[in-house]
Amino acid sequence: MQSPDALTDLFRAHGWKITAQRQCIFRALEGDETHPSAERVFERVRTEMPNVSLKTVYQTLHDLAELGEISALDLGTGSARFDPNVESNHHHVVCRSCGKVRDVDADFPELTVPPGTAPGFNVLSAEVVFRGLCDECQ
Amino acid sequence: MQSPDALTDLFRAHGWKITAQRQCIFRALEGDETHPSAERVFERVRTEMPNVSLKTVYQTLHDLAELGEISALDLGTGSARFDPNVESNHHHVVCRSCGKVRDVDADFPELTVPPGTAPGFNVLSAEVVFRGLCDECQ
DNA sequence: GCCTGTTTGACAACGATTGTCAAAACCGGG
DNA sequence: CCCGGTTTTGACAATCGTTGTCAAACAGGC
Repeated sequence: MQSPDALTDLFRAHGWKITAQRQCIFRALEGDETHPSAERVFERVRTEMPNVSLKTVYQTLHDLAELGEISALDLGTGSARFDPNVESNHHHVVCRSCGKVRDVDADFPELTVPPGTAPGFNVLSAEVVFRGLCDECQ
Repeated sequence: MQSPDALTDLFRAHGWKITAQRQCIFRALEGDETHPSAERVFERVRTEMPNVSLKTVYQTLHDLAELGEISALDLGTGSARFDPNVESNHHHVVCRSCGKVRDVDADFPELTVPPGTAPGFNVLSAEVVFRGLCDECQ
């Protein structure tokens, strides 16, 4: 994800209006490596702007995902998780107990479907999810 | 997953009662490689027993998962998918368009978290999800 | 500053799943 | 074979995460 200022320009370039709420969401996401849920982003934004609606947060997260500035992950934790790290090719480790998510900066080039095992499928990507227990939950 | 008869014995051994509905669900799952959702199992069971409730299907699927006879998968398709194949270590390929799921019978022994990339995590498993388009959706 | 169209945010709706609870079914004992 | 005590069933409502609705408020260009 780019800086809040760059995102502001990007939104403007798409003809989308710049609102204080959106910029606040940009700032809340900047440098966040905790893979927050929409609800979590909502809470953080609310500390600065107490009357932002959850809908606005969802909308903006969706907009950012559409622009490719963040990615929305379904990691089986019950809610979607948002990841501002879209530059580096990476995978994820998820805590089975508390749902904590961290990046796993590794590439697995050998990760391909053996010929014949997925007949008819045109495979486009491979995601690895490591599961275990985080330091606090062990 | 074992045969419906073996599952019947297993349920009895756990002191759980044997009902026509449960046995019908056993039969519906036996040999099913389509990774059906609960709703899909429900539909199939309904063709034989028109007044089974969705709750019963969810309950029985949960019971079977607790016994380790099937596994519940969250593959980002919106609903949980159930897999009677728990004997072989395998992964999955998911159609981005229609949500079709197929097994990928491959083991990736080199799939480990590089040291230092997940500090504090005790990693217990690794799942690979391949995504792409199935024959019907291309 | 004003006008137009977009965004906001309170509210209800949605799909997947789970809780509630009376009525019905299972199984062991007679 | 039947009965009683649990367990299960299934209609219904509730829950959670997320999205739709729509009037009121706002951003940005004139």
